[in-house]
Amino acid sequence: MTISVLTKRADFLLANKGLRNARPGFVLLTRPNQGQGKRFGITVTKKVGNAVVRNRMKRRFRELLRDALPDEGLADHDHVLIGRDGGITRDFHRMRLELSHALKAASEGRGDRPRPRRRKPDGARK
RNA sequence: CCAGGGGGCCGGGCAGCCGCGUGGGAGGUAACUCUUGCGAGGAAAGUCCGGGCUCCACGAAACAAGGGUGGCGGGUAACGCCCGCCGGACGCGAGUCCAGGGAAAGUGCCACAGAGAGUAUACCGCCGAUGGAGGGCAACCUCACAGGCAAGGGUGAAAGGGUGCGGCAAGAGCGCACCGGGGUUCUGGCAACAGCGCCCGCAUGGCAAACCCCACCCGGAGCAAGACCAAAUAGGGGUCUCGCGCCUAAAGGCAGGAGUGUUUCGCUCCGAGAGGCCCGGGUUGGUUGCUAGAGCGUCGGAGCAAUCCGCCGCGCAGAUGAAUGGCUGCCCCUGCAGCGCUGGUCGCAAGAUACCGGUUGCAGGACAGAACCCGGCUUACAGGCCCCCUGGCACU
RNA sequence: GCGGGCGUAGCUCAGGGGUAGAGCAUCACCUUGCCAAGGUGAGGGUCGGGCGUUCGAAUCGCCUCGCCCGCU
Repeated sequence: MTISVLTKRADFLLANKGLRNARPGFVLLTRPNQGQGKRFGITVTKKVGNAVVRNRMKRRFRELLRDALPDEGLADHDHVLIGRDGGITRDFHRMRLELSHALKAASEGRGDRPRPRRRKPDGARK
């Protein structure tokens, strides 16, 4: 079973509609992908920091996934990690455990409530 | 020792386990595996300048527009960069800073205040010699009417050289001395400029990072440039405008249309179609460009220096959702806390521990990530090292 | 990679060398039995930051920070 990398923006947008498990340091999105195998993607926005910070966070996430996906990853699912503020300072082993728990929760179909669509500030509601 | 100035450099080290990218080698039909080498920075950053490279433009010249630069000389592929020098400002000094051409080419601006702000002006003030009026025998006195003045006061960022003496009714470059300014001969220097002398009483303030003038420089775009391969789709429709020319049997020529900021010459294409607008359809893979280049280092030489020349040696990142990482141990530096600890220090001692040293624990170790490549500039940066110089204090 | 714009009161914006302004909002007073509206008045500003040019800078120049928008 090979593990491939997400590159298309559309894949990331689809993943956002799947299960969502937030942990300190990262957010895990999972979504079945119709038999494309285990795939993963990493998102770290500019809000998190400069290029050094973003690259370092992506490297730590890759290292986490390299260790976790072969055994704990969900077959035929896309996995997307979104970087959060603690992604660099948090202890690596602790994040590894948290990723295991998040993957377990996802495999059992549990997740946080989906994020509400952002709406234009036209103030129609409320 | 204290305070300060200039220049250069480093910016964690070693090891273990698990990984990543890439060049070479070996094996394998292949996927891949094994092995070995290499694998972020001084700013890789901001993108503020200058180039190389590639394509576009048909080449050349001139012009216009726009933009940039601005003491002189040198360096350089080039620069708005660097070096040296000149001038000015600041500092006791080592040194530092300066967009540092032109204000008698023209235009414009100088608010408020003030009498007056660029053709200078006269509010307070000073004078009233001369003329006038009044008084007195007269010398002269009074008035401040004519008139004279710009020293003093006051306003302002700035009041049309400054200080002093003379001069005068009072004054004024009115005269003189010094300082400042302008012009000029000569001397030194490649030059910017400097110096000496002579002349001119001085006539024209500031702003050009206001328009502008002068001199010099600049074609446009950017590796998503560009080239090749593969796949797929299309090689359409509508409408408007201008055209279906002349000589010739033909080739060709002329006229015409289109193309490059403009023009001229020239060139290319079209030539029976050309152009504009609208509608519809399709594409975002791979390879290459891609790292040997104004390259890096030692030594020698030229030069005050920037830099250049020569010999020898080295091979030094190439990712593409984007490699250089994850974890751990020891060492180094800093901070905090603990321990009087075979040290120092204090104390006769018991003992004390602010300080130096030792030891243990914990925490922290900057700014920041190549993306075609170089030369600069600018900005960010914990901590540390080296060299030279200045001022002061102490000692010899 | 290339190019453009913005930053001024709590908010939306004027002002382009000579005292920082308007509207809305806030506060006080008047009006009303009370509220709204209206009227009168007041407070509120490192003009994103730094350096320079100038007598004088929100305005001109350079550097810098943040945000936004195009093109490829």
